[in-house]
Amino acid sequence: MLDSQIALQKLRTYLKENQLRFTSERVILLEEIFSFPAHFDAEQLFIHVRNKHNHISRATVYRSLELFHKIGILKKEDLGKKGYASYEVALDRPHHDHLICVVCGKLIEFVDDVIEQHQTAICEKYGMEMIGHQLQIYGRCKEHRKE
Amino acid sequence: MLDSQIALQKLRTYLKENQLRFTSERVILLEEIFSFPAHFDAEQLFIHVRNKHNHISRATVYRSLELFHKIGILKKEDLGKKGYASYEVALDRPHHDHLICVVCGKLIEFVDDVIEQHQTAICEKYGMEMIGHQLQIYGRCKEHRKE
DNA sequence: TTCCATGCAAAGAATTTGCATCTAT
DNA sequence: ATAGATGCAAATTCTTTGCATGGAA
Repeated sequence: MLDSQIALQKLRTYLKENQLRFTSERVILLEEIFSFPAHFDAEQLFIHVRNKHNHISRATVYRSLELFHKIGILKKEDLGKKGYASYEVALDRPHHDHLICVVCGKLIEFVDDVIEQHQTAICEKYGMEMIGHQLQIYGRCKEHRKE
Repeated sequence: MLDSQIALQKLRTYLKENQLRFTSERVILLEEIFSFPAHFDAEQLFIHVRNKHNHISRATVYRSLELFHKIGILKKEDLGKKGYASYEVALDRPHHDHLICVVCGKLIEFVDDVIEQHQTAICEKYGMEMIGHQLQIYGRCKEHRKE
């Protein structure tokens, strides 16, 4: 099954369970998210969606992103400390962290099992129940390194 | 030598090298930062400094924090996605990462050498020149865990 | 028919900026 | 004397909210 279908299913289930409404705006936004680059922000989504559906407001975009995040369809992140939130689809993608070039903003995703394991161990050590984590490494990429 | 003295020295050197001014406001702010809890934000510093020095403006606080960060006296971080930046002194403290309780906001610092080493290895793998990194683990602390 | 969701504009929160004035060099 | 620095208030940027209206259940 496609991620977008799983997401739609998740949305439908969550809304039903909580007696919330399955609106066309929520469906449109969800569809657009899946026709999108991996990382995006509220404004990008708003601009993109406005092309086809110019009745959808910025407020609904923000409210829906929050909803999708709560349901677990989206991950919310602060990448590059730019003063706004980034989102990415959270489904069926192995957890990964980010390398960020401070010069050009290029994003490289990576996974490291040892780091993951150590995080789990650290939580246990401090009696913490882990919910999630974020690791960002800042640097200069191949094209912009100085040495 | 005390951290605060090292920081002052760093500031003095940087300003001279760049033909910038060594002002009383910058000295006051630097002093107050060292009489502060480890993690703070711009507003907290502003309020604190205003008690004794009520001519210092919010704008100068922001401008100075940016300066101190550029020099390397402060680290700037996004903790807990609260919509504002956190700062902490960057001198003479071993690098550490953060465990953050999503219920009460409690912050636990930790260091893990294996994680550090793997980060370096990952940068090499991708041809990246590492500048810094941030790792935040979100969860529920001992007092707030559910299981 | 009942509430939840939406659009709009206004409000908020954090941060930045324009400009006249001040001050370190 | 000459820029850079400051204070103030206004402007920006990203996000949230109040309220009247619209629409799923």
